[in-house]
Amino acid sequence: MASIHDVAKEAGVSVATVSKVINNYPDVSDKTRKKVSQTIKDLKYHPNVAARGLVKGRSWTVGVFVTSPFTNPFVTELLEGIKTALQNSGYDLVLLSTRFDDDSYSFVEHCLSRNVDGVVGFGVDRDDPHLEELLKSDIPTMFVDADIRGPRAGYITTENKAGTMQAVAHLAELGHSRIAFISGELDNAVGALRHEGYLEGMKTHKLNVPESYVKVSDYSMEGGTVAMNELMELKERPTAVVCTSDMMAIGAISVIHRSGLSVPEDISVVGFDNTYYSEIFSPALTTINQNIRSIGSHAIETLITMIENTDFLPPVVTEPSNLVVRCTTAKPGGAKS
Amino acid sequence: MASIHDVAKEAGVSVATVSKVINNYPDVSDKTRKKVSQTIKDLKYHPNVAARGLVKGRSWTVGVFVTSPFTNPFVTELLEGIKTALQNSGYDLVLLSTRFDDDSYSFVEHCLSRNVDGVVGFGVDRDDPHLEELLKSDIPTMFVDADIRGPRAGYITTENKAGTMQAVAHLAELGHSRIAFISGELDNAVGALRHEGYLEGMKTHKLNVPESYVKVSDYSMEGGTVAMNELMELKERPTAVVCTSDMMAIGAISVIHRSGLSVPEDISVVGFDNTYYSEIFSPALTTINQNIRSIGSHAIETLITMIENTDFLPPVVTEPSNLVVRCTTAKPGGAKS
DNA sequence: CTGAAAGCGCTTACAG
DNA sequence: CTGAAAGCGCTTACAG
Repeated sequence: MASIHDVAKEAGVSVATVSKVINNYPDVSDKTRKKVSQTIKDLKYHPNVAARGLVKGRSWTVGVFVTSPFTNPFVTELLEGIKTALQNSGYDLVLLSTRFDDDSYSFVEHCLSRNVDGVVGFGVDRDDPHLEELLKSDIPTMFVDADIRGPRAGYITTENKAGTMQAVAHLAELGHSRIAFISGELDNAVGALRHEGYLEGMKTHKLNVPESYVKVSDYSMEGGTVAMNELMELKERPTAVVCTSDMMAIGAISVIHRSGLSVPEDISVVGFDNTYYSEIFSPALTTINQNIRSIGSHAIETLITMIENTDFLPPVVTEPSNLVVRCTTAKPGGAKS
Repeated sequence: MASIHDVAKEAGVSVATVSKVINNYPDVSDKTRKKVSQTIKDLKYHPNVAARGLVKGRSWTVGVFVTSPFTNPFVTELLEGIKTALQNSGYDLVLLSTRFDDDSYSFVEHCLSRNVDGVVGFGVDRDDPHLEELLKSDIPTMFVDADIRGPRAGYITTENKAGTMQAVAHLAELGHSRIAFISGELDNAVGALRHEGYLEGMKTHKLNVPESYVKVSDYSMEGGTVAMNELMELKERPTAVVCTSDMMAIGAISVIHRSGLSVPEDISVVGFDNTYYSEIFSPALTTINQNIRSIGSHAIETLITMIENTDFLPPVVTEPSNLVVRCTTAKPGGAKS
């Protein structure tokens, strides 16, 4: 490929001048600028990003820190949002090939040797061994759905509490009183806030919450399966369940079906996320919508602002949520009505 | 971050020597090697990849060329396989932020300016405007599920014909004779081979193929919906349908359900891909399994071989396929039996 | 407005 | 076995 020297020679100027027109510096005469621009086109010259990065100390690259698999639909849609925001930003996404099984592996050092300008993290555990090091480094970072902050790290999340309250309200208004809650871990912001939303919703509607109605599990389909199995054992079985992910809801529904009952006739189920699959799953899921793509886009936009303004304080961004009613919720005993 | 100069000074050697131990050159005394290695650890030194890449003319980076959205489960699982293969390879994946809407955008030039060592492409159309340029460049490329070849480009795919024949055989053995085929475009290898498999399977079982039984559509859920709607109009409605993607199958099933019929009681449906969702969809899909993750891994492994051996001819790799029978196929009229 | 020169952090002949 | 020097393709004070 043509280098800046080739362009300089061809255009009859110095490499410094070529560099100036590439970078849109004002102190270049119109005539020179035109000639150089033309030569750049003729030679199909494109600056070598590595060389530029070497002197500027950056890479126009955003690294991703992810532990959950891509088959997770939340992750998938997030990536779509991220991709969109990156589109005309000048930044590319690099998927650091992490060897999390290797003890001596350091995610931060990987970022440093790749000169990554910023990191977007999701599916990150509070106690991830790489987290502390990342927060201590001064690599700008935006986390999604995790309330992790640092001098250079902010996060973006959804109105978790309000969304969950809406789901409870919806069920209560349908006439349910035995409403259970299948949740991910409670010891982080997302889990805690959804739990709060559930409790407050129940309280608002003066509904009783037996201890056995709150099941903590993980966000996968298997998590929903395990939790729902326990709920089915109860003598006072719930007539409705609020889950904190769509996958959990799908798992719960499969348990209900397997035991010969129907959704929503016998038990109503609400999911969380409104992923693509909540719509194509049969029956289509009633679920709490988060704007996943827009969360992904905002994460990137915010990150880029942080990268380009050292003094921009890492923000906490909250996106709205709302309930989407589809086919998995109905009045209690709907089958017979 | 510490540079090679810091290490050299601290260890009391030249940068050339440090470079030699980093790169495991043999001509370094044991004593020196030890001291330098220790200093590297002490200083937490990690080579700057951009600088190294600048002199070596490469980046230890693989670019991805993808036009289909990540929400496509085939793409998603492929990425998982790719991620796994990349794990200890020393290469990172870079998602080039493509601006395919911008006419002056050139994917190849983007690759060149990022110094990408190779490209893995999927969801690529034969007539993609960027394709010709990519094939002409000498960037090593592996395509997935597209029979695109070039001097430096090979591809990997599945036993498309054999897999489809198995599906037809399964249905024929169940007693079906009116078997329709919902396919993606026929003018590429994947589509053509599956079509051949269908025709040959039908012939083997001496089954008739009315022209109206072959519906060409696109691989999405919508594609399946449109095609199935047309099949439902037929006076001689098929009792079984082979689809060339799971998403198409899911779309077809939703149409069948909406018209008040049941799967598999009234109409049997077979998918293709055996994606994660074929299992959690209800009813669970009978589908032709392709080893998507292993396809992703092999694509990367092959690509790396191509990158590191200039004379390694771009291969064509074919992975096995097999039918996975689940709940969407049964004897014709199964409902009444 | 233009260009010579130093430098970013590496690798690689080459000389010793 | 070791190191001085040139060079990869850029940018940036700085001098003119």
